[in-house]
Amino acid sequence: MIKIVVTDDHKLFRIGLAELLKKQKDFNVIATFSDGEKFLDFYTKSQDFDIVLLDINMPNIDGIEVLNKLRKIKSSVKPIIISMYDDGNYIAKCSKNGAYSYLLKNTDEEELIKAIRIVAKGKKYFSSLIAEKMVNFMATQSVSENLLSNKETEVLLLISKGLTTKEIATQLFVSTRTIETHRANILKKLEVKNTAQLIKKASEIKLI
Amino acid sequence: MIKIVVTDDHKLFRIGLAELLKKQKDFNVIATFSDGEKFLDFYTKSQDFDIVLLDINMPNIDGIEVLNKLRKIKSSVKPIIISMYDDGNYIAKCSKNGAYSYLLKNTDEEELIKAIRIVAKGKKYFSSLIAEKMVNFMATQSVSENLLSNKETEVLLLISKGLTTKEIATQLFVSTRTIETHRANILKKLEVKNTAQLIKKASEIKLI
DNA sequence: ATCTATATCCGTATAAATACGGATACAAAA
DNA sequence: TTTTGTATCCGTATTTATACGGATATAGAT
Repeated sequence: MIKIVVTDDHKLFRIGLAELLKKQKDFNVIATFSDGEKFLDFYTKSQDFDIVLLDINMPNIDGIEVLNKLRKIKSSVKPIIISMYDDGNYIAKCSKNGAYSYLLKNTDEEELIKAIRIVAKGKKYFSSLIAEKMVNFMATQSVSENLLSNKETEVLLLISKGLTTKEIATQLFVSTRTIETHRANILKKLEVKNTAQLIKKASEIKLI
Repeated sequence: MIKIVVTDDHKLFRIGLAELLKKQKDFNVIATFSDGEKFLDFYTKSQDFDIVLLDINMPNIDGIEVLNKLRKIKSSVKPIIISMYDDGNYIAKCSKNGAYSYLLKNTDEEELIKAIRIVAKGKKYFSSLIAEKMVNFMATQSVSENLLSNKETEVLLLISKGLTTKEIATQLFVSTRTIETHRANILKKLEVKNTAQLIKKASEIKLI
């Protein structure tokens, strides 16, 4: 029996997905969550499952952060990313952070089930399309991955959500000057001169 | 028996949704399609269904265009929009173009089923949250085909290129106050509060 | 053991954006 | 014809962002 947890902020999607998976006799969807934070809360209480299906774009704690945390604590739970974006940067990032598979939201049922069975056995599964995107990306611009520090990425995300420097500072429990410095460094690294260009560039290279 | 067609470009979503709906004895999901064009192709051959669940953002022909076409030919098929965006403009536009309901992708199963049953009887269904967003939007803005005026679009493009208000004013041979007013109006129309959110939203809804 | 990157903090100053007001001219739509 | 939307302009005030300068502590890499 393969025990599965689903985490996606779109309720209709995650319960639909759970419904799909339930059709497999040896699959057991034990819980679903609307964001990474709720999932991690659950995880601290119970690690009795094999696979977590994770969306990338979620409120509070996103899929990539979840991957990170699971990797850091050397969790035995195997994460599978289900994203709507077939972007090389995303794929590479997820793979690097310990994802066992990367599926698109428009893959079909058979591939999803196949991926889950493969991952449950401890093997990784990346379709040829996804693997190709990842390789292409890493060949050309592996630099962009560690362009920004973790903290800078965190700040960038909050900027993109429309928070002001002051609001970000409050939320991260640091002074506004610290955030201002982060902003300045982010602008410098992305070679832009203001917020508008920053957000545009960041979405172009799928940093947000 | 309520006959339903599902149209959404994310296969996992639409088959998951179909699976959910199949649990209702009196629901019959007769077909699913990946975009508006494929759905309309099918529609020309068969109109033997009651409800179509439509995503907005789809390749080729999007949900709003489908609404338009169905309305123009006075189709008896009742369209329900299922979108990830709770945007006032989207909601108002869909309502204006004949949607019987507007649901978010994170509504729950019960509400989806309730909406379908209500719509099947020929009534419209908009949750209080959605109705409120629509009313708020319509109170302040008129629902135009083009959300932004030509001038506003021009200004938005220059903002996204990183020009400051002063630079834009110089380039367009008008005063900075004029550009400031345009900026304020753009923010209002897109329901955002600052440049960061503006650029993010504008790229999300493909305005830039 | 030393160097480097990161994360944190501070001061001073200016530029820019946002939030309130309000107004006029013109063209298009109702 | 009246109303509505667009484009233009203005004042005042506050809040944010950006640009300089410089500093310390720590962890990781060489």
